[in-house]
Amino acid sequence: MVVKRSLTPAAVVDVALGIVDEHGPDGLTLAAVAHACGVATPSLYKHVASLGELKTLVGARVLEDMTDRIATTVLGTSGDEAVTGLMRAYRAYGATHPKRYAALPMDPLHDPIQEAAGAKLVGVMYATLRGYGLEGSAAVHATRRLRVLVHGFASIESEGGFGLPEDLDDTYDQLIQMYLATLRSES
Amino acid sequence: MVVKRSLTPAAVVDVALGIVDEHGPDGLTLAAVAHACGVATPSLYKHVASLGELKTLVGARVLEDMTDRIATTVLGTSGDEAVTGLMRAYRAYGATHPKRYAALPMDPLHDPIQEAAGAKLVGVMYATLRGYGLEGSAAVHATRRLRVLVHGFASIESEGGFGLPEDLDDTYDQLIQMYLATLRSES
DNA sequence: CCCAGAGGCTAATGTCATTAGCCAAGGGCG
DNA sequence: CGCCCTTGGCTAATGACATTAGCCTCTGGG
Repeated sequence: MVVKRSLTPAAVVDVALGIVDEHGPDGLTLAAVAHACGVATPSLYKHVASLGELKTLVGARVLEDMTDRIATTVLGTSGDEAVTGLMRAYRAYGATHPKRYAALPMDPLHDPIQEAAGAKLVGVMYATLRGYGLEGSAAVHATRRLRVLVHGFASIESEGGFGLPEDLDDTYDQLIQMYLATLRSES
Repeated sequence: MVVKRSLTPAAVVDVALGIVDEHGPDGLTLAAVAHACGVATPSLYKHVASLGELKTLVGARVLEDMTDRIATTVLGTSGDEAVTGLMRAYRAYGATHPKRYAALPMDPLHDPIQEAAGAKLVGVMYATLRGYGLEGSAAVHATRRLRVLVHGFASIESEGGFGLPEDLDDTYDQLIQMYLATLRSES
């Protein structure tokens, strides 16, 4: 069969991810990827349909990666501990890979390539809220609130949007407590 | 003196804003702006230093515009009413101009051109929280929490990231109540 | 041994940003 | 009144990219 004698689509995405980490999503260019792979630019089209598709694939990869990291952190915990762990893990991912965070698709369910990864992250959040006895739409709203909090903070932090010297850990702790309080009053 | 017989930097930004509204920040191109102005592309350099500067100017413009809208809404109110009004006005701006929202700089204080507008928005938020008796860093954290909430929601909503049919107004109301509760417990 | 397809390559096209250098018009000033 | 300079527009040229077409060369299976 096909021997992976060289490049594969996954390998191309690996390289692209490195470029995103270094230069941000807008710095992701087929020319740069090709150069990093040691091939001519048009050769990439043997593995990837277009720059747009590559960006979509990178977005999916980041989503999967982050979801795995978060899921692992939350594993084996429940209740407030799990929620706290999830929120901290989410923030940690954004803070550790700021450029990459900007490549995250906010609407993964609109693209078949990213759909699975998006559903999985939402699933992890949803599962983390299990135990608070949320029914139907209450669970949906609670999940949305959680998403808003973690994404809002990670988005601003990863773009260097917090200017003042006050400790960001304190702000984040307050956000966690704020969220946990709504869960308590709901369940 | 100089008669504004034709294009001015501000007029170029106006046109650019229209293009951003229609095609998003990545669709903003000097060629498109020039065409819309009825002028050759290089002529724009007589009014704007580069595409990058134009994007910065557009970001500042959006920030100013949104801040004005919000400040007007909040004017004459205080306390929970003011906070609620601010949060709703913020969301309304993002929902009304989704493409434009993506052009908002998250780190306006890092750029001299956008600094004033950024400081003004933070100032409006800060002032809105006056009356809750927040001192020093407590006010900073409260402002950050507010920013996280409104930006997180507007960011996701403007990119079509909320997929389920549950009412977004309900989710947003919960976020508002959640935030007001933290203010109450702090003051 | 032969062949097909996988995976690379070069050449060519079109879109953009950006720079250089040219040119007309209009207002201020001698 | 007429000259000069600044303003603002233009064309030409360059260089980065994405994308397409068409060619060439292994390599592994029959």
